[in-house]
Amino acid sequence: MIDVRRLRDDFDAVRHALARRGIDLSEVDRAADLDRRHRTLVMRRDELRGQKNTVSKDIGAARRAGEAARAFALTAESTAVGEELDQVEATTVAAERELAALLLRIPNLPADDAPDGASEADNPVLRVVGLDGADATSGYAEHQRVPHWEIGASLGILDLERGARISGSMFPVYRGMGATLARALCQLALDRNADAFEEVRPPTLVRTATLQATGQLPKFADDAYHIERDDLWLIPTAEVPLTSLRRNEILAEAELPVRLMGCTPCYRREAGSAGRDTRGLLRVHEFDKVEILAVTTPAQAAAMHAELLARAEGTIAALGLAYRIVDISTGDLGQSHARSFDIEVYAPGCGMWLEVSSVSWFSDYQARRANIRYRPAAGGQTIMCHTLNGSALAVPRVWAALVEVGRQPDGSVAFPAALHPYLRGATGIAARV
RNA sequence: GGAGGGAUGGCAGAGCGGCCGAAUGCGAAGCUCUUGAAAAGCUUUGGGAUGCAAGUCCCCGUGGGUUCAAAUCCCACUCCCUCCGCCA
Repeated sequence: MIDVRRLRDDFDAVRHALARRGIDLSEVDRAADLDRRHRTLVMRRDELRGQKNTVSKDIGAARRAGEAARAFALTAESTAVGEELDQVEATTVAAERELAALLLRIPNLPADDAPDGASEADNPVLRVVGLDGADATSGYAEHQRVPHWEIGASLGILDLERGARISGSMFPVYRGMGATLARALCQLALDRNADAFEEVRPPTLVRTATLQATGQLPKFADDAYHIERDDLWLIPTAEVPLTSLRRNEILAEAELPVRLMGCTPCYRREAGSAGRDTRGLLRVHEFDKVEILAVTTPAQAAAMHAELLARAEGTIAALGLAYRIVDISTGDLGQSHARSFDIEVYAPGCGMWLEVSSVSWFSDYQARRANIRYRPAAGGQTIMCHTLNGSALAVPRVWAALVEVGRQPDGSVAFPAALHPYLRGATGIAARV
């Protein structure tokens, strides 16, 4: 969440920054009002508490001195103060809860250099790599223009019908080399980042508080799977447990940046996107993803953001896929994001750019929710950390693009050399006779 | 699932209604001594709210309650340990 103190001291700037997102600002105004009211109440409450503390101490002293009459009079005084205190206390708590709930819903301030825009349509494309000047529509041969769901079915590596039988639509089954390929992609992504990131295998069912720390709750409850009986949520991304790994901790500056990576299944209800881009592997409820994540000082954040992007980009490039980097505009930025870059690969069979990675900087928005701070090496007050993360590789769409791009004139599929070490000696999939 | 025991500062650990934001030890930082180091001695050393500051207020797993007063008593929850049961 955003810093209340900034809301207080720098209200116009906060309001202006949030306006760039194109959101309704009435909640922001209401939060500022509530904060003022809350602080007034706190001052009155603490004053009353102080009175009561003093009187209570005097009672103890009087008792010990054997002055029963004085103790009795003081007790009456304390009770009177207590009655007013109870009232003030109740109002204060109510204001505090209301403010806290409101703050959880206010999105992060976009970074100054995030491009302005109202929607996805306004996201500038920073660069296109791998088409060598060719247009995406003309850069591929006819045999590559077969969608992956058709290739997958004919080669027996993707079984959507039986997935639907087991779990419903948008739950794909990978088979044979298709399953091997899915696993190979994860292994490749982990290996490419193991030089600097600690591999973590976290739980994929988490508590409500964990999902709140990263910003998915309370606003996006409908997008996540929830297990009522145990009150646990299925993670939509490894970002959720990895960010909470250091929750409520004060880190030493020397520990930063903390670099973590994890390969986990990800679960998404896709409640709001029924019917949109749902063919094949374009949108699925369960998929594997390798996430890379960092906790940094504010000063380290910009360089880390660039590094995460370079790493995610490097893996896509190593797979020989054409891709473009999109700078997410303020109107399309996720609620917790300050700045975000998407990597989109071109899938010639679908004829679409597919978002395969989102590399984001959260400033201190998540860290404040998760209460992750650090103590500066020079000493002094603790400071909120910054968090960043990106998909090092999300399986389904990369799988789809690879199968489409790799399709040969005879219907077989060839895989890039970077994957060969992970395919048990195979370099592709033969066409079926 | 059942029965017990526990949760206190960076760590260990005392306190079990007021004199406790909290003894003591270890660790860490600074100073003295020393050519330097070790040893020894002295000092400092949790987080947060508010305030220019002095200060005031809150935090002893979390949330409620009892009391003039709660780390301390009561209730619920979470987590850890031991035992029994069940089970991949």
